[in-house]
Amino acid sequence: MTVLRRNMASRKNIWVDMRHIILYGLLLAILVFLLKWLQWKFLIADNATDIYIGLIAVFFTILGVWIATQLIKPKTQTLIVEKEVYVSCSDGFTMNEAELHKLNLSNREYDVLQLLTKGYSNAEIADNLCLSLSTIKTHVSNLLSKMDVKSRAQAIEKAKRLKITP
Amino acid sequence: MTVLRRNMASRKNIWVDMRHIILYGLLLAILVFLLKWLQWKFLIADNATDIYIGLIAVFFTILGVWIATQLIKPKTQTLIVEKEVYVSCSDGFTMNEAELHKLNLSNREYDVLQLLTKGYSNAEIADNLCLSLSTIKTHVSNLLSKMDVKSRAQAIEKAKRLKITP
DNA sequence: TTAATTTTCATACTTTAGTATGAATGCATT
DNA sequence: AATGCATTCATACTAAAGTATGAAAATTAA
Repeated sequence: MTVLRRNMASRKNIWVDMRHIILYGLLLAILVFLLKWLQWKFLIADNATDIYIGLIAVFFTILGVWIATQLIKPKTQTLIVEKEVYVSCSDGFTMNEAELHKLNLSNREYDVLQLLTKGYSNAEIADNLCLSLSTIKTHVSNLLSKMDVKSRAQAIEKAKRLKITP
Repeated sequence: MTVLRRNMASRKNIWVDMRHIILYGLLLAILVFLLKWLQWKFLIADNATDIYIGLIAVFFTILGVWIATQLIKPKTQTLIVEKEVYVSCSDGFTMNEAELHKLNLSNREYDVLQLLTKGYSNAEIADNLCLSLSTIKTHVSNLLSKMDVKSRAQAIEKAKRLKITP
C-alpha cells in the first residue's frame, strides 16, 4: 500500500497578491475617518469612552479574525485513493490444503494420486515408486474410495477441480 | 478507482473546551484594568487619543487573529492513498483454440473428449450422447491416436494442460 | 455425381483397471 | 504388550478400457 501526499493548494500566496494589503489599508483609513467624525459629532464625554473603546475592540477583533481566515486559507489538502490492481494469474495453481485434508489420504496414497493425475498407468506408477503392481492397485482402490469416485478418470477430474494436484 | 475523502481533524472542537473561553475573559479583564490604569496615569490628552486607539486596535487585531487561528485550526485534510486490491481470476479457463485445432479432431470426437475429461466412463458417454458403446469406443480410440496418448487418463491430463477442455 | 470424410455400429480380442480378501511388516500410541 | 494404522504384497476375479477389423449410412467437397 503506497501513500501519496500531494499539496492540493491551488490558491496563490495572498502576500503576493497586494489587493489584500490595499483593502486592509482602506479599512483602516475609513475607520479613522469614522472615529474622527464620531469625535466631533458627540464631543465624547468621559463616561462614553468605555463604549467607544468597546466598539473599537469589537471591530478590530472581527478584523483580526477576518485577516486570520485570509491567511490560513491556503491549506494543504491530501487525498485518500483506493486503486484496484489486477494481478494476472500466470498458472493459477494454489494448493487447496483444506480439501486435501478432508480426504484424509495417507502419504503414500497422495504420492500415488499425484502420479495418477499426471496420466500414469498403474504399471508406470509402480515403476516410478519402485513398488509392485499389486500395491499400486491397493492404493488406487483405497484412493478411489476415499475420494468417493468410481474410476481414475473421475479421480483426475476431481483432484484438478478441487486443486489438490497441479 | 474509488476515492475516499476523510476528515483528518483530530482536534476536538475548542468551544467544548471551556479553558479558551476563560482565557479570553481573563485577557479582556486584564486589558480593561490596563486601560483604566493608563487613563488615570497619563490623564489622556486629546492628541494622545489617537495613539491610545491605535494601541487598542493593534491589540484586538492580534487577539482576533489568535482567536481565529484557534477556531480554524481543525482544518480538513484529505489524503491520497493508493490501495492495491488484488483481483484473482475466478477459474481462469481460456480456451486454447490453437492447440485444439492442431489435434484435428472431428466434432463428434470433441464431444466425446469433453465428456471424457469430466470423468465419464464409455458407457456414460454412450448414454449421454445416445450412442452405442461400440461407437464411443471407436471415437475414444481414434481420439487417443490423434492426441498421441495411450489412455483416457493421459487424454484428460493433456486436455486440461493444453486448456482445450474446462 | 463421385470421392472423401464423418459418423455410426458390431464383433472379437487383449490389456488395463478395479474389487475383494488375506496376510506380513513396521511404527506409533495407549 | 496390545492396539490401531500405514504400507507392502499376493491371488483371484470382475469390469472396463482399448485395439483391430469390417461395414453401412450420412455428410461434405470436388
